[in-house]
Amino acid sequence: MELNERMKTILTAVVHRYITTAEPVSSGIIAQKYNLNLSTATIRHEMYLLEKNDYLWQPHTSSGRIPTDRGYRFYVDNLMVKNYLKEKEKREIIQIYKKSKEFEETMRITSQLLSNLTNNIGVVLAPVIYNNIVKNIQFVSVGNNRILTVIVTDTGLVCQKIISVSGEINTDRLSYLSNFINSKLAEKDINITNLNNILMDELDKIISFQEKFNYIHNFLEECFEIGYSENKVYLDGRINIMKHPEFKEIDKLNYILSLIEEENILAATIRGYLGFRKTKIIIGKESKLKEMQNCSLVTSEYRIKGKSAGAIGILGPTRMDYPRMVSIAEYISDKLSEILSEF
Amino acid sequence: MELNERMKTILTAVVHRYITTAEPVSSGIIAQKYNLNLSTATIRHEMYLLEKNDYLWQPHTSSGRIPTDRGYRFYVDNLMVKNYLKEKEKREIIQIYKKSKEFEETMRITSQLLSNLTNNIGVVLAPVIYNNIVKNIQFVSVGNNRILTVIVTDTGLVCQKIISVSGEINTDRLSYLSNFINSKLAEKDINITNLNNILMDELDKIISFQEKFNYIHNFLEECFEIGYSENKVYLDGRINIMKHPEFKEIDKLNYILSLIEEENILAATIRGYLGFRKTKIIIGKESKLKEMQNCSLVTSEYRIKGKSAGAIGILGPTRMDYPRMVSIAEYISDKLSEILSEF
DNA sequence: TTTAGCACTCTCCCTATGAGAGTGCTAAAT
DNA sequence: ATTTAGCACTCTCATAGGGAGAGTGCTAAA
Repeated sequence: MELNERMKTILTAVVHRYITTAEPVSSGIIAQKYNLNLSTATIRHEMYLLEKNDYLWQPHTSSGRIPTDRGYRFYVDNLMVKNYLKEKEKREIIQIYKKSKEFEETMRITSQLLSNLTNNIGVVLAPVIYNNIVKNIQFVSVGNNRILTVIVTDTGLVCQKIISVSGEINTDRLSYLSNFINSKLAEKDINITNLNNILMDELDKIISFQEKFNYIHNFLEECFEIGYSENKVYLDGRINIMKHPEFKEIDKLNYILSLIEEENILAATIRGYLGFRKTKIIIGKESKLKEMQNCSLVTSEYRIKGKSAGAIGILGPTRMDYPRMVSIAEYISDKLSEILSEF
Repeated sequence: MELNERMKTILTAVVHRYITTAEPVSSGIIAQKYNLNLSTATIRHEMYLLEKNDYLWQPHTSSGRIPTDRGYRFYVDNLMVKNYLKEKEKREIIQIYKKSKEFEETMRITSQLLSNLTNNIGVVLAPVIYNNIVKNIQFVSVGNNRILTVIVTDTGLVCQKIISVSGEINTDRLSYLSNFINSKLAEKDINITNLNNILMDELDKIISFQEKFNYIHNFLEECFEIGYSENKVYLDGRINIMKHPEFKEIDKLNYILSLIEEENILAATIRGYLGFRKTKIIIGKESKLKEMQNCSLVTSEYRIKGKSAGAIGILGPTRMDYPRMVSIAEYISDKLSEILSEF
């Protein structure tokens, strides 16, 4: 069924009203607060039709209406008007970002910003690096048979990992290795994902007659695992969700808290929605995760030097101010892209 | 007032019973489950005295008794019997630790172990390094005018920080710097706290006529800030606390959740209790933090190569199984000390 | 000093009741 | 053909009352 203009207006009104009050919306309130010049009876009738088509629902027979997931979806796709941030807010955000010169801190600040601006949970996925081209590899001996491997990629990201080796690797051999590797890197664009295979092949050719230490193999294999490791998640604003009336009941709170506890699951979910469009909105049951039934997630991708790197997310109740969430997500992800590209 | 033996027995019984059931303990239950060969009336009388002395309290006139903070404190100091872990549990813990070869992962595993074993919140403070002696400093150029500074300490800890420099620092100059610094380090034991001052003095002597680049100063100052930075906190088991009936009411949950949200505050609190005794127990209002009113905290120090390094903590409701919490905290901190000393 | 007995208190659960909010439906008005 | 006024109906929520049950405090007897 196609919604007529009046139904769209009423659906929009219900969504807006419900987002601000968290109470079921009655026909009377709509007639009173949104000047549609219609009687409550007429509005009631339209609401009845909207309910029949699964855009609205009632908690009980004689109560007002609440948008369904489908109602929110229709609103988000067809009715909502972007609500750009005020200049003042933008300036404040820039100001806060200026405090940080470090990568880690920038990530932390981003998740804090998200949670503070939205009163929801802010999530930031650290940049993925497996598609980055390796510019440079260096080895630093840090004692006790441990080597710190430092990989620098084309987008300027630095990955570090400490590797324990069984035997002793002396400095000469390490610098020989790093010179060799870096000379190979200069010849072609190797990304972190296939770094391992390509370099191993090359190494095999020379190591076979140069020296027979197996542990160099193992050592390098460990080094190059860097790219595969799960990426860090920065999460802030857990208490924010307790402010929302929908989580007053301990069971619903439990659901969302268990979602947050398992940061990896949340991260994988967000990562799963990456690509295609910059910003995505996942509403309630649209997610396969049962813990997300009562939640919506707004994600937005960020880029480093034009290359897709990671994503930020806003997690809150389905009853969220979508226009504002989207504006914030997009503004923050743009700013983050800029900042990380400058590093 | 001095407690007589019978009062101690009854207090112990009340604590044990309340810890397992979370319900006010009646005189009847004590008479029935703990064979004291006393009538309920006698027990009732003793409980009345215990209440008068603030070891027990009643939620309302005609209900059973609950231990007060003071009651728990007396129990913990005088009555409780350590409850060592079973060999099987110890083996499982060792098994889990074996999976990890990395520092970060070891920390994460520790907080997970704490939360899983105790059904409470597990906290691990990363080692502090300001009192460590600096063995070695190395600089790695990572492009875009950024230098990765790596400091290795006597206890084998590795601190890293990426510094942005305004001008370009070439490789020769960097290696000159690091050679110079490391030669100075070899002469005396310098810990991270006074690293800055001592080295700056030395540098001033030579830099003044060698070269006049101010940014080297700034650069080094930034490098040596590593030691002062707040230490990381690893936290696990947030949902665990929702299982406890004392947090069924959303307000009390709010308190403790806000405590967890501010990891730094929790970390500072734990750090404040460090020293003197290996293991400490803080019960309810004994803490100055109002968020901790309904919680207890068990902390235990760990060491790296004999040197006090950090602490682990268990955070849960005041109604916790103290003997078990203490045993777990001590066992885990010992194991962690061993593992980190081997790194 | 300990205990049996009993009145008393408080919670918890169930039920009833009435007010209030909001709907669905129908018949009249536009 | 739409829209609206009117009204009966439904459901929630807050309040009060009453009875059962748990547990205490007190007193007098053992």
